Amino acid sequence: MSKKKTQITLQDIADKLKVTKVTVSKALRNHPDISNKTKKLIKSTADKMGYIPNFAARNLSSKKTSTIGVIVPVIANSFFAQIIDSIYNCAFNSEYDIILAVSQEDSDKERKQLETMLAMRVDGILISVCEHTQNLNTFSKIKALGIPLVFFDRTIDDDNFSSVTINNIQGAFNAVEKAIENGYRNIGHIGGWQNINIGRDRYIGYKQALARHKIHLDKSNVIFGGFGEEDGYKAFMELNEKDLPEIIFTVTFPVAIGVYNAVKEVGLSIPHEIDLIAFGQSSINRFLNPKLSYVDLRTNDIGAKAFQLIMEYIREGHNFKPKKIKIETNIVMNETCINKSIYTEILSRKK
Amino acid sequence: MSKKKTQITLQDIADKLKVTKVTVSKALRNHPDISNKTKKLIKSTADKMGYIPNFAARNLSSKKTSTIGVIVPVIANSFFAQIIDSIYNCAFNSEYDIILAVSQEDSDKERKQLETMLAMRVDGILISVCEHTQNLNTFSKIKALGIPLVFFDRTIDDDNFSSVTINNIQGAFNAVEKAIENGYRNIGHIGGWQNINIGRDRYIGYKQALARHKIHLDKSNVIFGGFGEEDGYKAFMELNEKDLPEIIFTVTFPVAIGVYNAVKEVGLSIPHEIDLIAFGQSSINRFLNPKLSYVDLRTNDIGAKAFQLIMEYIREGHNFKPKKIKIETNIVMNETCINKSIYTEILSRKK
DNA sequence: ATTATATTAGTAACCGTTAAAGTTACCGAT
DNA sequence: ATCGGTAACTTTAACGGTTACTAATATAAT
Repeated sequence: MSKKKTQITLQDIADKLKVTKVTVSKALRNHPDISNKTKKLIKSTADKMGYIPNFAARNLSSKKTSTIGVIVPVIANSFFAQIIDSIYNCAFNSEYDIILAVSQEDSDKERKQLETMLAMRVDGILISVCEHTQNLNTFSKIKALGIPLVFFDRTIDDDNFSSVTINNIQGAFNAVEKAIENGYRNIGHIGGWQNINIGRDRYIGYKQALARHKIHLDKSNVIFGGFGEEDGYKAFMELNEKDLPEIIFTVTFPVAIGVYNAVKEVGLSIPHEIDLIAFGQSSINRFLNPKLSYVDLRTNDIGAKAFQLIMEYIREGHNFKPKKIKIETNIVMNETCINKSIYTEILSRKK
Repeated sequence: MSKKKTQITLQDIADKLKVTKVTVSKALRNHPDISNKTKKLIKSTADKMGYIPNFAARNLSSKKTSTIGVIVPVIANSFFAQIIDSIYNCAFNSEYDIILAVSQEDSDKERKQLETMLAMRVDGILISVCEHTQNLNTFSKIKALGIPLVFFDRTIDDDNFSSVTINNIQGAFNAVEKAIENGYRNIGHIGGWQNINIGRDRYIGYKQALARHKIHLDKSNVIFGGFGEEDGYKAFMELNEKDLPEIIFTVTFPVAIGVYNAVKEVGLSIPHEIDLIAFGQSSINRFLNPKLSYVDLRTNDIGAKAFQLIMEYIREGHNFKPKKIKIETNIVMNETCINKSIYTEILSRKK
């Protein structure tokens, strides 16, 4: 005979103690209806009997899940890994569970994952959309259903939604302006798809900085694509077929890494023959030679703010007014994009 | 009046079509009881009405969740990120959902997360335990409950459980033997805690290689600790207070990175003044100078095998016999741990 | 002494779905 | 004309909790 041990239920505990399952349920949840003495008794027997609550039953009957769905486009990427880490921390402290899904920059997967989360009846959703997101419909549906959703980092264009993003325009502006201040005039941009905020806004910042300093925008110096390493690699190779700019401003750090590799491959040297500055950072940077100068994004803040915002949304329900939170950046100068006049000095010092 | 739109249920669809909710349920699940014509009708109206299934209700009633719980100690680590990626892929193809939890090398968190997964009634659990795991009890309970669980990479010592691990002893042996072949005799080891397989087995492999080649094991060259970068940093600093060995074999890649940084900080050079070989790799390695030689772990295989195994376990239930799967490694030689006699040649070639 | 107010526990209904066991009508075979 | 089988639904009961009321008792206030 196989040990057909069905899981212990509230009823089992109730039977043993000659009370009702409601009393047990209340006791285990510290409901004030139950006296401390009874609570203690119930809790200890529940423990002894090896009771494990059934979340499905609880969720069904209470219509709450204490669960937040999180969707990111990639996971083996220190930017998202860090954000996820901070979201997990916040959730842990608030006694929320996280359901994580990785869309792998695939719009269809993303949609399915959203549907799964709806079916799981998560209390709220945090999402950073994939580079070619086409789920506008889905998002409107979610909005219509009144399910709290907050975008982080990558958003869609719609004022009805809440988001936590970096101040992309300003960050890009600052980076490019820095390059200009340091003597560069011929500045290229390997940018992201323009249908998505981070691609578009970083390009806008780039353009604004050029305009402010009355530098002509040479479109042949600009290439748009994805946000990964391969995209950076390809884009550089494409740029390299024509005259290269003096310096390239990349839309993400992975793109910069791709460029870095491509540059090495074609035998050029950074920063003398081609220079580089990136939007975003990575722990890899410590090991690059030269270390890239970059726009620093406070990843922990993004995760924490996004979590905070979704909590607010959940608490306030349909009274919640969409909010757009922007997180400021700052530039970290390392060994690229430095004033050309001091190249030689730096180089000699390194020896 | 607020739009109190309760979610659409099977009953709502049934009412509209003058059938019973069971018919609707069956139709949506492609049950053979229902005619194709009816199925089509039901599916399209369900779609029109914006029906979203309720997994909690489904799980409760069917006693299945089609969900696998995955617990890893860290996430911002390319080894685990890659494994997670491959697990997600497998799950996606098998129409399973993944619940991911990150224990952050914290035994208490790990236990809570296990409990949460039990409460969620996941169909199975994949876990890589944290460095100081003390959840032996919890695991026995899970075993007793008959819930499928498979360890991957990091396991506990117990033959009653299934696991997918690297052949740690062999891998470590090969690495150290390679060092010996290349002329090293004074070989140190920065190892992991010995309560856990990867720490212990890699140390065993190290010892075996020394023994095989009749090299005396100098315990002052061995330090045990955690698996992260900081642990490597600290351990090297400790080793450095005495006479350093010629080469250090590290228990993980992050530990090697920590050593790398520490070595730089104290102004030594790799591989001439101190050499390094690591168990495990990372995409960072491409950017190191010199690039580390290392024991290559096929991370994708680990994820895929672990998923395959848990599926088997779920399918077979209590008939399932615990299995231990070992994945072989191979050594990738880069610019460290090479034959000392050719140092000079390599160095000149690099210029 | 009597009424008001906590305190503690119990009752019954419901959450949305699925599983298992009917029911009905129709068909071909004997 | 009867029987067995099947296709296509329906009926009835869970699944394990929670919620909103209700009831009983004890305590405090008047």
